[in-house]
This record gives sequence, C-alpha cells and structure tokens, in this order.
Amino acid sequence: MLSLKKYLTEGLLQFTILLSLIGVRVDVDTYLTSQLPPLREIILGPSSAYTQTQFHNLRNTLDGYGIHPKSIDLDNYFTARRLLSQVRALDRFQVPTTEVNAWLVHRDPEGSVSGSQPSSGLTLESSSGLQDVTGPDNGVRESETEQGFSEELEDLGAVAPPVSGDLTKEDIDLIDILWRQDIDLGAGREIFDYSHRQKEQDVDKELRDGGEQEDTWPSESAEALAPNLLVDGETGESFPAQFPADVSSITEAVPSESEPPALPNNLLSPLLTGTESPFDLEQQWQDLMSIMEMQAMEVNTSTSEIMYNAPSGDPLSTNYSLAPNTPINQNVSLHQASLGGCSQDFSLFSPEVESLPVASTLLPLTPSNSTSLNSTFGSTNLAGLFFPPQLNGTANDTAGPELPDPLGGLLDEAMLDEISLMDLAIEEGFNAGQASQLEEEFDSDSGLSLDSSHSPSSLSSLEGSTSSSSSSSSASSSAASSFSEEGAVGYSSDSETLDLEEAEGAVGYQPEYSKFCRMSYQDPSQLSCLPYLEHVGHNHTYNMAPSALDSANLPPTSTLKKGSKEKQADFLDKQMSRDEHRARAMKIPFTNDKIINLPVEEFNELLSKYQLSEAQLSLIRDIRRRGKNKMAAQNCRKRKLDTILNLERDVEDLQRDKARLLREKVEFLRSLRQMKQKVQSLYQEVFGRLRDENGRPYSPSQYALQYTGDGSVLLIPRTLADQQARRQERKPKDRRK
DNA sequence: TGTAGTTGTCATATA
DNA sequence: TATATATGACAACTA
Repeated sequence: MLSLKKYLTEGLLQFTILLSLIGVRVDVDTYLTSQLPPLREIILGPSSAYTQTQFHNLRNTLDGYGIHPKSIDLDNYFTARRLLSQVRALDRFQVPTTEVNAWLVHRDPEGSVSGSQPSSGLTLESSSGLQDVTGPDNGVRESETEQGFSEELEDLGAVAPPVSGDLTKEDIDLIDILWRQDIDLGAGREIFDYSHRQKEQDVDKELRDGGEQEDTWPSESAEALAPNLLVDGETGESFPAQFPADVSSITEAVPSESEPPALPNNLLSPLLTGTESPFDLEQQWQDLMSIMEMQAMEVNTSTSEIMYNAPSGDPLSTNYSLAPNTPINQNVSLHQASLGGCSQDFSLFSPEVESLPVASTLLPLTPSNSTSLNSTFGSTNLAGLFFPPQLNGTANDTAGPELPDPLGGLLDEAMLDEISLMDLAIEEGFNAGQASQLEEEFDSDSGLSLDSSHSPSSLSSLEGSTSSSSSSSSASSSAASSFSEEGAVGYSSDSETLDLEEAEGAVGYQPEYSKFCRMSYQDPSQLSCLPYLEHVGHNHTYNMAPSALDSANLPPTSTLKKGSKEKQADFLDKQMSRDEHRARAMKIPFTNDKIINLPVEEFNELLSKYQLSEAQLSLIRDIRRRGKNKMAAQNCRKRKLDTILNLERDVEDLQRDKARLLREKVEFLRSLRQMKQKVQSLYQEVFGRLRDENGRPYSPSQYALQYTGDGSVLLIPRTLADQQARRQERKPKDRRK
C-alpha cells in the first residue's frame, strides 16, 4: 500500500510539474481564501462561524424551517444556516482570478522523501506550512489582480520558459514517462482518491494517537477531511468537496430518513461516479492537448478560455471538470516543493466547490422529491431568478452539464466572439509583426502604397517630419524659412540668383523632401545609396536654373572635352521641365523658382519691374499655377498617405481593445456561470432539507423558495411564485418600452 | 507588351 | 473677385 501511495503521490507531483511546464497554472490560493471556507476549515479546523453553538440564538428560525424546542436538531440547523449564509453571499459578484501556482519540484534524497511520506506527513506543522506557502502567494495574486486582466494576459508566459530551460535530460525523460503515466492516471483516480482518503485517515489516526489535538479539532472534521476529498476529473488532484461534508452531517442528523445509514465513503462514491462517468478520459486529454496547442500558438489565455466556455450543452465544456473552476493561464509562479511534502499540497489542489455535481449527490437525500424537483425551478422561485423554467428541467440530470439559462444566448454569443477572438488573436499577432515590419522597412507592394517610400513624400512622413506644417497652409513663415534653407520641391533655389529675403516669403515644403530632391539633381548617383529612390526616374528639377544645374551636375571642367559639353547640354535640356523650356523660349527674365514661390505681393512687384508681353505674363502665371499645384498635389498625396497609416494604426488599436474586452467578457460569463451553479446546488440542498409539520418534504411542484430583497429565503406556494415571476418578467419589458 | 507605381497637370471646389 | 489651397482624375513616364 505504501508503495502504491508513493507511486500515486509521485504521479500527482509529476503531473503538476507537467502542468507547470506546459504553462497551466492551478490556483491553490483561490481555494484558501475566505470565499471558500470549507477547505480552510478542513485543514485548519472548523471556523467559529460554523462551529459556534449559539444557544442564545437557538430560537432563531430559518424561514420555513425552525428548531423545535423539544427536539433540537443542531446539526441540521447549523447546516441550514451555513447554506443560507452562502446563498446570501452570492450577491457579491466575483470575477475569479486566474492565478495559478505551480511548483518547481526537486527530488529530495530518498531518505528525506521517505521521511516525508504521506503516512507521516500531514501534521499540524504541515498545515501551518501551508499557510506559509499561501501567504506570499496571496500577496502576489492581489498584485496581479490589480494589474488588470489585459496586462495579465500580456505578461503570460513570462515565467514559464526558464523552467523548461533548466530541464536536464533526466527531467525530460522523467516528464516523458510521467506524461504516459498521467495519461493512464484517469483510470486510477478512484484509487487515487482512495489513497488520499486512506492517507488522511492515517493522518487522522496519527492525530488521535498523538493526542495533540484540541477538543475543538474534532475527529469528525478529520473524517470529513477524508471522505470529502474529491478527485478532479482533469488533473487527478484531490480536493475537498463542500457539500458531502453536509451530506455526512445530514445522514448523521437524520438517520431515519429515506437515506439509509451510509459511510461517508459510500456517500462519496456516487458522487465520484457521477463526476467521472460522463468523462471520457481520452477526450479530456485531447482537450488538454488542444489547450497546449493553443498556447503554443501564443493565443494566450483567451484560447483556453474559449475551450472552457463552450456553449451550453457542449459536452466538452460541461464535462470539463477543470473548466469553470480552475481558471488557468500561463502565469506560472514556481514554488519549491519536495516530493515528500507534495502529497499534502496536492490535497489543496482543489477546484472550487461549485464544480461538484451537488445536484446529483443531493438527489438521493430526497428520493421522494426526485421526480418533482425538476419542476422546482420555476420562473418565480429562487432558481427561477437565474434559470428559465423551460430549461430548468434538465438541471437535475447531472450536475456537471452546463445549466441552460437565460444567459445561454449570451454564452453562445460569447462563443461566437471567442471564435472571432481566436482569429483576432492570431490576426493581432500578425498585424503586430506587420506593423513592425512597416516601421522597419520602406517597401510595400500594396496598391495604396501605404509605406511607399518610393515616394519622397512618404519618406518625409516616415522620418517624422513636420507633416502638419507641410499639410497645413504652406504660407507659414516657419515653413518658408525651412524652404529657404532647403529649397523647394523641384524648384531648386538658385542660390546665385535668389537671395534669402525673397525666399523667406516663399511657399515652403518639407525640408526632408526637399533635401532628397536636391540630392537628386546635385548628385544623382547618391540616389543609389537610397534603394527606395533608385527607380525614381522622374525629373524633379525641371524648374532648376541652368546655372545651378551646371554647377551641380557638370564634372570638373578639367576633364571635360568639347564633345562632352554637348552631351551635358542635352542632359541639361532633358533635366529641364517643360515650363522651364517654355520660360527659356519666352525669355522670362527670372527663374521659375521665383515665379512659383514668391508671395503674391513680391511676385507682383517682380512683374512690375519688367516690361513683359501678354504671352510672357500668361506663361508666368501658368508656371506659377502649375508649380503651386504640383506642390499641393504632393502635399495632398502625403496627407492621404498619413491618413491611411493613422487609420491602420487605429484599426490595430481597436482590434486590441476588442480582444481585451472579449476576454473580459468571457471571464465575467464564466464567473456568472459559476454563481449560477452554486445557486442551483444551494437551492436544491435547502429545498431538499425542508420538512413540513409531519416531517415530510415539500413538493417542488407545489412550493418554491423565494429569495427576498432583505436576504431571507421564503418558502412560498408555487402559484404565488409563478405570479411574481411573471411580474418580474414584465418589468424589463416595460423598461424597454 | 502589360502592369504597377510615381509624378505632373488639369479641373474643380473651397477658404 | 483674386488668390491660395485641396483633391479627384487623368496622362506620361519608368521599372
């Protein structure tokens, strides 16, 4: 038996290692917080809230269920009070944290392992040690919670890689072996559970022998500890069941009821079978593997959430014992653990109690109601507040399956969103890379030439230059000054003829753009240094003054020959624009640069200085108009490009926001589903315990529980409950109107 | 030769 | 009304 326990313990431990390596985090702290007291009680003993014998309050009555002064059923009474308190605690909407703790396990030397074997492991020290472990974790969880969901998602996987990086070959082999072990683990979960219970019974026995326990640590708590450990259908981990503890108390309190006296284990067994019978272990592993694949795709938690939030009735999700109760993500925080102590730790590895198929376990308690309980969940009763009547009929079939509810549509919608979320996640990653590529490269084949750095204007935009100044009114003085320094587009400033005073008032353009344009005529070979400008063969110098072109393009005169001068003249002719040719032909006495860029006043003054014919004046005005329009066209194209780029960025941002909101929505829906399951189980349990004056259970078809605003639970006739439900249904409709 | 991208130009609208 | 600017559309040019 010891070897078997050791084997299984190691299996659990190794499975946890495996989970941590694949990035699955299992939150232990969740189950140790005040939200779920039973586990802490099981470990540390019952809290005062549940064990205090409030004799001064014995006459308090739970609505519809009082304590008869002559036959005080304290156990039943306090159980009912606890249930009521849990029902009242449900109004606090609670988003489950996705905190997961994993353990970086090292194998202790054999001696130490044997020394910390389960048989001698669970002592009071171990429980205190648990607190020590969970203490700092809580702090971590709180800080992570503050960071927010999206940030948490963005940080996924930050811790896990080093673990695998430290793996030795032995570790890998071990993981491989364990992986196969774990695949077979499901078949032996009953054994698992039994071993755990056996272990706990050993512990209990040891505690009794040691006599170190106080009286307030009753043996029944240890007994409750043992039978209430359930096995997680997915991980094989043992976890305490919340309700079976009550079940045992019920059987003790009401032995003469329809339920025959049964050992706690016997009570647990149907629960276990109820939990596991629907499970196809192979299917579970496929699910797990699919999660791993999703995570490998860097779809982060969203995909795993998708897996867990299958639509109602989806056997995958409904049978997924991990699903709503074991939020996982890739946040892996590693804790040190030893083989010896892991068995105790695993007992804490419990999903939330809502996952338990309470309904199915409770049915045997009220066999007389079993046929009519389905109708209990009418639209007006407590469950009716959460479940539609037409769907509640399936509530008792199995506790595991998803409860159809009014939110089914939302869930279905969520599933659709999740599908798109997955696409988004993939798409998001792609866009991120694309965006970075856009920033890094200046090449694009898009028809819109989004980052067409072939165009000098886009180059200027990518350099982060003053696009606004260029796109805005070009007549600004700053733009003009920059223009005076860098020269205009295509209308190179003739430094020999154009003084700065005249140029100051000229219409400016982007300096960077002008810089490259000047490069193009000063030294065309420099274009080869800019591959994105290589194939730009357009003439940007058609307005350039011939003198400037000469100085810029002509090789040293010493090397010139007479023949080459003609070639240079032809080259210069080709470099000149049509307007320059015309201006030359018309003998316009000033440069096109001046014609285009001078302010109107100065331009008029310039015209007044010369006696020009009508043809000349017309040509000058055309040159000025075309030149300005040319720059305007360039500005316009650049603005268009900037607009497209900004829109692209906005789309990416919106996609990111949408994905984040979808993830949050999935989280909320998951939490809502958990609460609904809890409400349903509590309702059934409370209703099943109610007895009339003759000690007979109430018929769900005739009575229903109603959850009033002041927190009390009333047992009312079903007809009345139906009426009230109809009123509640009308209210939202009226509001819509 | 066809195609895509760039640029210049025209026509038009607007400030 | 004149001027400047913006923009769609088209053509020319180049790779």
